[in-house]
Amino acid sequence: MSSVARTRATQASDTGRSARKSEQTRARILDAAAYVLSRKGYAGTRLGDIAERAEIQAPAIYYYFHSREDLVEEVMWVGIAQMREHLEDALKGLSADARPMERIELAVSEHLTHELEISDYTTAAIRNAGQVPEDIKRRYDREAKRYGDVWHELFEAARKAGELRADLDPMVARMLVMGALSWAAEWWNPRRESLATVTKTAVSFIRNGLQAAPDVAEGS
Amino acid sequence: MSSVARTRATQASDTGRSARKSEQTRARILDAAAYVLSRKGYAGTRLGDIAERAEIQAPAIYYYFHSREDLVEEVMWVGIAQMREHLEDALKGLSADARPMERIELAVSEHLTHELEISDYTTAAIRNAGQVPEDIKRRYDREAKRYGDVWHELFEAARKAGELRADLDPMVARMLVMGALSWAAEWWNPRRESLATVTKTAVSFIRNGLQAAPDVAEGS
DNA sequence: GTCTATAAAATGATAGAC
DNA sequence: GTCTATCATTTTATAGAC
Repeated sequence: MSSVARTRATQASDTGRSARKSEQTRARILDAAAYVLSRKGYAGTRLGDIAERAEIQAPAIYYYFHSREDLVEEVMWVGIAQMREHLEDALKGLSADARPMERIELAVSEHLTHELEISDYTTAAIRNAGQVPEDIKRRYDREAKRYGDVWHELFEAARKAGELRADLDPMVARMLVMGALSWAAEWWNPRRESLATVTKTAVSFIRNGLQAAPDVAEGS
Repeated sequence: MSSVARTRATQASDTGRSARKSEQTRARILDAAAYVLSRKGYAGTRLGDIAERAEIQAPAIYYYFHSREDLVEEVMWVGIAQMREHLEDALKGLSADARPMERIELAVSEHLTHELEISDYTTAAIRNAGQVPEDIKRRYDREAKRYGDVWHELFEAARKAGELRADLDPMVARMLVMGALSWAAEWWNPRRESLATVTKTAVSFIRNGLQAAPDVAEGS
């Protein structure tokens, strides 16, 4: 659907002159690859299927990507990298005196919104992270760790502020939260429940699950 | 590691005489297939790799399974079927007057314990559910639905008893919980945190996330 | 930039010996 | 029950025309 992958797709041209169409084709290939990768898996991703969806012939892919591996690597990478950028931008928008739990709530809602918007990239990464070759995995893991670090800081701040219940192992709690969120792309059906319903329920469930105080009275 | 898959592995013999060794070989192939499938994905699962791990030659697989597809289908199927059996057995062990939330707590803990014990089958199913061919997916979905139904009833009972917070969409809350649990097999490292730490944190996080009353005072 | 033609490599499945 | 030998098919990647 949407043509994501601006992040790196841009470096295709060196002149910066009129590479518009070229960039578009590159982005179309990347989107097609995410689509196929999420549905067929790493080993099942055929260049022919990607080409068909991108409406080109398979060998044309080699004009934009050095190899099948390179293309897959970029799909895995770009999804999570953009997720982190999106989250960091959103957090910057919060007022400086926002409480740690407020920041976590925003992160939950922003993660879900973005994830479900680029769901092909999300499910491609989720389903294939444990199946891609070492080279690809290394680069993906590095990026996934950067994203995990953002969440780690959110949880650390909450813990220090005494907003995390004491009987929770912070690391385990964080992984449970991230799992609940990541998994949403696997089951969410927009025709069954709205995105708003999903985020509202997730925010409430997670806040109450983590929160030390049962229900602090503070409206404004 | 463990040789799971007794469920169907048993129907291999019709005489029931001395099929012990045969059953063992069949179970070894199934375990090996779960191992490879979880790491290489559906399309990347080579009969040669399965055979190597099962310590036989590839063509021997055809003595026990009609095709590569049949073998994969059984791996996908047996993991979730056993998970449901395990959960139903555990729930039967609860006293009849257990409160709905107590039943959910037991389900959380039993799901995690069993899932992490047969993690090859679990990750194989999770990672490949969206990637296998239609035939396999149909049968898997039917079994997954049966498992989901067990959880659905647990949540329905809690809702009717007023133990679920009103601002939660029950369906969404259930999927968030199941996602958090399913995902555990992807990140859990027994050398980093004990299984007890994981289940304890998960039970607490989920109970507080779902529970209507902030903290009802009732010890015994 | 994109296509057609093709070379080279890998794998599922069967045949048939033991 | 399990193995060796083999066929048919599929797919990545390159060469080279346009």
